Amino acid sequence: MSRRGADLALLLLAGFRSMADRGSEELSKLGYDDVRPVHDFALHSILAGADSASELGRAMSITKQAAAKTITLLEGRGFVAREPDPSDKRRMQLRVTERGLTMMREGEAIFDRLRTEWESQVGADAVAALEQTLQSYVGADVIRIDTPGWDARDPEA
Amino acid sequence: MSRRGADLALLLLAGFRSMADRGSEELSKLGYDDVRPVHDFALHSILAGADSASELGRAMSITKQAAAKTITLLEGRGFVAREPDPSDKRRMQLRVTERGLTMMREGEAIFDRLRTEWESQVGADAVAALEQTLQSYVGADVIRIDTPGWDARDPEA
DNA sequence: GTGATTAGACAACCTTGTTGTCTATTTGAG
DNA sequence: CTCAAATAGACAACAAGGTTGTCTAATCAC
Repeated sequence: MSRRGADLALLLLAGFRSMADRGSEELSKLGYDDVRPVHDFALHSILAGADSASELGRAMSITKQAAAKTITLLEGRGFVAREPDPSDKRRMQLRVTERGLTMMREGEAIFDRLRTEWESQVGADAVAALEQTLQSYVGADVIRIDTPGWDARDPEA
Repeated sequence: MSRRGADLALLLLAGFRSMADRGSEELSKLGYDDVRPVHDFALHSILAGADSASELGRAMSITKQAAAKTITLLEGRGFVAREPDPSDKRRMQLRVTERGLTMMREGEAIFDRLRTEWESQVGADAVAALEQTLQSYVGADVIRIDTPGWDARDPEA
């Protein structure tokens, strides 16, 4: 049986998992426990202007209820603060805290380092080509991180 | 802020999701509802010799309890049959049904077609290069899923 | 033969999602 | 201006795919 197409999909997943697991492990060494890609993605969206639960849901293409749960978690870890919006009494305005910004910066450094390590393994050209090939496939697709459980495992590997 | 490393991880995820979503959609058009990659992986592992819940768990590097849940679901959809093993009264022997085999074949055809479409977009060379670059990064991580009789490591240790 | 290992069932729980329902507030059409 | 519709967010129940932990029954090793 030909499995080339299915194996390719698997390979993409394995590539993401490898990076995400290694990155999460490095972050936990810095004291950021249970920080996962979805959290970084949410913080990024908030920084980009999605400063309420409903807006964050729209930005991440998830329901506002799911966004609210993520916000609760991020607030509990001190990465996000919520304050009543004086101009709209229904809203709770979101703000990324200093601690949140620091974590994001450290996480970015870690993932940049992982990418550099990959480059040194296979050459910068190969990584750049991979990015271009992938980019032309996914196009402008919104990245949805909505597969429950796919990243819930401990990065023990 | 440099986001090259983090963006690369997200790109890999988006690539997987694009393929998986398109593939699942095609499968659902053929009447296979809610078939996800994890189900295909499980069927593949069973075919490769993991013919009991505990063995399937080891093959997929998940707990036997998680494997049993997947088996229950696959049995409910008629892709897998369970029969008592006459040679070991503790075991329930797994078998991929005709319907399961048919679904796998149709799924493989779909994913092969997705891969071919991608090739026609960016060139066969680019896709082959991407596969090689990824393979050298993830190493044996992906082979683990497809290797029959994987017994080098016990996840329940 | 006996103690350790193994298979599988069952239950409780986690995470990241989903619907559905509800109240309070804001918006907008007439 | 008013009142219906839309929106924000809270709360609850549930799904999917995992995790521990506990338990019984069967098999294996010595």
